[in-house]
Order: sequence, then structure tokens, then C-alpha cells
Amino acid sequence: MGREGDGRAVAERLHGAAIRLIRRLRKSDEASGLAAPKLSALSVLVFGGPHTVKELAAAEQVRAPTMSRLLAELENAGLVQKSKDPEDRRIVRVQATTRGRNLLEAGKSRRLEVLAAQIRSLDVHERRSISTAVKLIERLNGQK
Amino acid sequence: MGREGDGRAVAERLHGAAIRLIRRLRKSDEASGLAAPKLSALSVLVFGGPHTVKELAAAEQVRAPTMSRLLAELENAGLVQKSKDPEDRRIVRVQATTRGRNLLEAGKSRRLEVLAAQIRSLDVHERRSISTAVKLIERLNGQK
DNA sequence: CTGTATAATTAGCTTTGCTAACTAATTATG
DNA sequence: CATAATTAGTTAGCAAAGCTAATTATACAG
Repeated sequence: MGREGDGRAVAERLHGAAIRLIRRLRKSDEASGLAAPKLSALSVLVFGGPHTVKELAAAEQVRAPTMSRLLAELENAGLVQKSKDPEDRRIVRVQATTRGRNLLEAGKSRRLEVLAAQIRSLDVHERRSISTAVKLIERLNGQK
Repeated sequence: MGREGDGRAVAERLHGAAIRLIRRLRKSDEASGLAAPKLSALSVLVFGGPHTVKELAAAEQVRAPTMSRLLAELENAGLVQKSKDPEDRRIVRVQATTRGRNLLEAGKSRRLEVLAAQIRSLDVHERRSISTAVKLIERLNGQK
């Protein structure tokens, strides 16, 4: 059923594995009260500093209106703060609030706990294999 | 920022990479006229043979009602066929129709084309790295 | 000025998840 | 045997998150 070097077979299995991984993690995400897309956007702000709406949309690979709504909800929850750029008043700069930072730190410990524990249970070789592959996928995604 | 062996850091990056990968692929999926969840379920039927609704829900890691609806839509489109189990008439066995098989084969060539091409562009070492990691993730997902 | 481009938002739609509640069929038990 | 409990699937209704199209506000170019 296709050798390891077959791009399409690998692509399909990667896609399937990613779908299932995400569905699996969605449940634990609920512990923090915030679903994956919001946590992910908040994470960019906490670890990457302030961004414009457009930048965030690009980083998260969603359209501007989608990000706009996610941010409105995060703002509503007091987790991020918006401010107009004084140079160009069309631009909205968004940054995490202290509360946003705290929630992320607190939530994170539970959020990916199951997966993190699974990864820790792998042997060194396997763990490195995953780590290397993640970097490759990030590159293919155009992240970084 | 954490060594490679740190389970949580790897878990987070894996999660983020998976989220972005899926959002990226959702677009190309539209070429086949069927979104990812339906294609994925259909794929299980085409390559794994007939399944019950419950089995499919477990395989796809969604709840029974979700799968029930996806299957109703696939049936409506003439891509799968249902039949009552004569032994236990509560059970519905679902199988792909010829049309479902054809659509999947045709759609597939375009669906993951971008990702497959990217993977083919990697060197042998990198490709093997991804392939190995996919198997590990499948195992962690409880697939297979 | 006037028009065009850009950043963000709003409105409205679709898909896909979920839980709760229901039907039908099977199995277990008093 | 009758009834209770369980199991498989569906239906109904809700929420989240994605999209496009259209709107608003600002900036910039001719």
C-alpha cells in the first residue's frame, strides 16, 4: 500500500492523523473554558507580543472577519485589549491582558496534559522523531 | 524554551501545527465538493469496508449523532448505502456505493495535492521523519 | 478634491460539533 | 413470561467557527 516515500499516501495519513488529534484535544480544551481557536490566538499574543488583526488572521490562517470575531470575544472576556495605532488609525493593535496571560498559563497545564503525558511516555528516539516532524510541518504550513 | 524532550512544548507545537495544517487543507478539499469530515468518513468506508454507525463514529472520534448526520448527507448524495443487519435489527451497516468510491478516487488526486507535492519535495530523510511521526501520532490517537 | 486602496467590522449563511430526548430492538432478571 | 435495563440509531435544537459580501473609517495618489 505505497512505500514510505509516496507523498500522497503520507499526506493522507498525516491529514487523517491531524484531524483525529484535534478532535481528541478539543474535549480537554474545554477545561480552560476557551476553545482551541481562541486559545491558539491568545497564545500568539502571549508568546509573540502585540499583533494587528490582519497579522493574527494570517498567523492563524483564517480570514480577517473570523479573527475579528474571535478577538471581540476574547476582549469581551477581558483576555485581550485593543488599541488604535496612532500612526495609522485604521490599524487595531491587540495585546494580551494580564488576565489573558494568567488564564493561558493556568489553562495550559491541563489543556494538553493528556497529549504531553503521552509524548513523555515515548522513548527518546520516538520523541525526537515527533519533534523533528513538527518542525517540518510548521515549515510546510508556512509558519515561522 | 524547553528542550526537545519536553512533552508539553512538543505537544503544544504539534497541536498548533495540526490546527494550521487542517485549516490549510480545508480549502483544497472544496475542489471535490465534499468537506473534510465527509471525505474522511467516506474514506474509511472505501478503504476499510462496511461499518456500523457506531464504529464509524469511534473511528472518526465524533459522537453518534454527528456521524448519523454525516452519513445521512452522504446517503442523500448517493455516496453510501445503508442496510439493516438481519441478525440484530438495531444495527445499520453502511457501505460505500460505486459512485462514492469513484468520487473519492477522483477527488483525492486534487484534494491533498499541495501537501503531497510538498512532502515529495522533502529529502528522503525528512520524508521518513514525517512518515515515522505520523505512525506515532496514529498510535497516540488510538487509531488502527 | 476626488477616487482608490486598505484595515477592520458587521451581517448573514453553512458546516460540524455537541447534548438531550426519543424510538426500536435486544438482553437480563424477578 | 413480563418487565426493566441496555444498546443502536435518529431527531431536534443549540453553539462555535469558518466563509463571503457589504459597510465604515482612514490613508494615500493623482
